[in-house]
Amino acid sequence: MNIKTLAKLCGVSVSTVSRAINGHPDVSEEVRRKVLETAQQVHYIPNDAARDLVSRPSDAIGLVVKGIGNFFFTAVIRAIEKTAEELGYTLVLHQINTDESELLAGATLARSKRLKGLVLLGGKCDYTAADTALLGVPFVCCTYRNSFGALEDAAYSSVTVDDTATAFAATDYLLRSGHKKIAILLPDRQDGSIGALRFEGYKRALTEAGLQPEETLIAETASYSLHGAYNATRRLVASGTAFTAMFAAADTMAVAAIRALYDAGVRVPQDCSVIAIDGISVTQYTIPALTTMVQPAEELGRGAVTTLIDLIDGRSGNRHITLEAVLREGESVRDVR
Amino acid sequence: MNIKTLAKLCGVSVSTVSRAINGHPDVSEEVRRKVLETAQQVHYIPNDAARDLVSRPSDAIGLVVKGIGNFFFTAVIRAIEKTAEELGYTLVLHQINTDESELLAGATLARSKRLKGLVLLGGKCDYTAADTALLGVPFVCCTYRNSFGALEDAAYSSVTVDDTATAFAATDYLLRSGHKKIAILLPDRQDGSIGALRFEGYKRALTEAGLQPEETLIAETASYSLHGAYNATRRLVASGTAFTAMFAAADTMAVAAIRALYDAGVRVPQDCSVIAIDGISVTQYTIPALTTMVQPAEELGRGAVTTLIDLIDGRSGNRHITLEAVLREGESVRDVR
DNA sequence: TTGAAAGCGCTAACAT
DNA sequence: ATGTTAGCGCTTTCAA
Repeated sequence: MNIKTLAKLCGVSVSTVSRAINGHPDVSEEVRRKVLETAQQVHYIPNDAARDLVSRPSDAIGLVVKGIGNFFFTAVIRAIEKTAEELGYTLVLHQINTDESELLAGATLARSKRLKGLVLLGGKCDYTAADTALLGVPFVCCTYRNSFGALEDAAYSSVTVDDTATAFAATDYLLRSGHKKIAILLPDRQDGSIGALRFEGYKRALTEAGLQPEETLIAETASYSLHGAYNATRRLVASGTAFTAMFAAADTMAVAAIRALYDAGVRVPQDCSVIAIDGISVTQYTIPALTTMVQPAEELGRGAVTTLIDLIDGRSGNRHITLEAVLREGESVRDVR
Repeated sequence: MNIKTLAKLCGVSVSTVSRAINGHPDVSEEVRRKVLETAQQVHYIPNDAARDLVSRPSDAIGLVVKGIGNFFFTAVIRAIEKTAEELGYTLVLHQINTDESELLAGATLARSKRLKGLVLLGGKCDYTAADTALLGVPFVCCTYRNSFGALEDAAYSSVTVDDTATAFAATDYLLRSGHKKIAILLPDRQDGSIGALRFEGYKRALTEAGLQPEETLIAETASYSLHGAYNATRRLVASGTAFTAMFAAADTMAVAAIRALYDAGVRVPQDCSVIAIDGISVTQYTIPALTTMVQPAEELGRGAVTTLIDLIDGRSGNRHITLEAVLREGESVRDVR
């Protein structure tokens, strides 16, 4: 069923049908009712492809999410959707795997959907100017910054927390609680991405406290999986290396780590303290409740969208918003001073 | 940048460019290289809308996910994506809120993306034949069945676990562990959906055991939120109604409930046992590990896609696959016999 | 091997 | 208030 057939069925022209369907004012009430009714009856649904092809870019922005299954992102996504809607924009969501290119996916999405701009949620930190030229529309990096690439600050926008500073704060909190042997649990210390930044913060905190980062206290898991975090923690304990605290790169990893410690007879927080970064909702309800650096998911999402729309409307140039992660004290860290 | 401009740039016709881009055989090697090279340079990306408009439906199937933030779904989605890819289909993912119509969203998606079929993940159980006619393509309901609608079995396909039977099994497990005062925690016992089915299973198990379902042991939360589950459980405990076990409609609700019990001084499983349905990965790692009826996420996803593709290829008619949820014994249920 | 041209379904001038 | 028509960017006959 297409607009032509529907027009014939109603005994009017295609433009009249188009007007009626799209709620334009210059259609008689009688005709409008008739068209709408018939459309309903014959299950007429406008073909978006044809619509997109002819009409001006709509007020639609795209969201490319890299890494399905990242629990932290769901809260950010919700905020992005909400803000976009409040500001009169439609959000087109697209998920990609961690091995796909968010730039290519974004460029394709922007073209095919005629988007006005893009929010990139989670991605690599190593773009070049040539890479981003691909996009063709304004874009905002959400939760990451181009720390390892050749891109100048003026050439893109971002909304993030300072990952290094947050990791520093987490580690520092453990140090100030009297811990000296602090293990770190993360996917990969040199992933050229967020993991690397958080590792840097951990290292710096130790160094500033006059401690040496120890190779044996670094547990890498290759991924953000629960399984990997559990096993890495078990191995760490089994290795016999002594530690009284652990910093996990993500809340979910911390949950698995706590369980691994528990299974190895190490009580949290009595025998070992655990801190993480993210602040997903479920870790408020676990036992023990997780002490973690809460990333402002709501603000990250809102900031990304408002920045993008300012960019689209030419109200401002590229900007970088840095937000603070705040400590949420749970029950997983013990003061040993 | 469009195909016309690119053609001009290369000094060939648009059709030649089209052939080169799409890998058709009848293009000289020289021209093909030139076109591909230029396309790269000028960041040419074909407009999908135009492409979709003119070409036959591609080998793409759509996935409409109702209820973002349902942790259980992420595992199913992964399986769906994987299976679709294995079988040579592209997956278009679309998320909608719980208050939106998956039928309308699916119909729109199918049209605009020229999809060959749809998987509906999570949805209402009360369609009519007129509703589904809207879709216009084969579809498979995943994780739910049309239990409350007027749709005949022959008119649609589904891949599910039997929710009533699973809830029955969960409740029965508590009964066989010697519990008599069993509370139930769920969003809404008459949501005309999965909640209602699970409530039915709970009720039936009690009745068959010669027990009367008690109004005061039914805690409704209106949503699947952690917060709601926590508060409802606190209220239940505060009401003074005695119970030694609780059946939660979802893993995440159980996590919040266990925390609520803990905060009220009720230990799990010593003072109160908890069982749930879902079997999401994280609840294997919580303390106590959750005893729950694990839904076969992988199989649900795989079954939905294979059924859909059989339908598309005309290899079979509508069918209904019922899978078994299996008990995963954790540490949250105590035998009191 | 290449080019010209006919649409795909729709919207938005421009006429009437 | 309604109809006519020119494209939107692309693929695909059909001719050359």
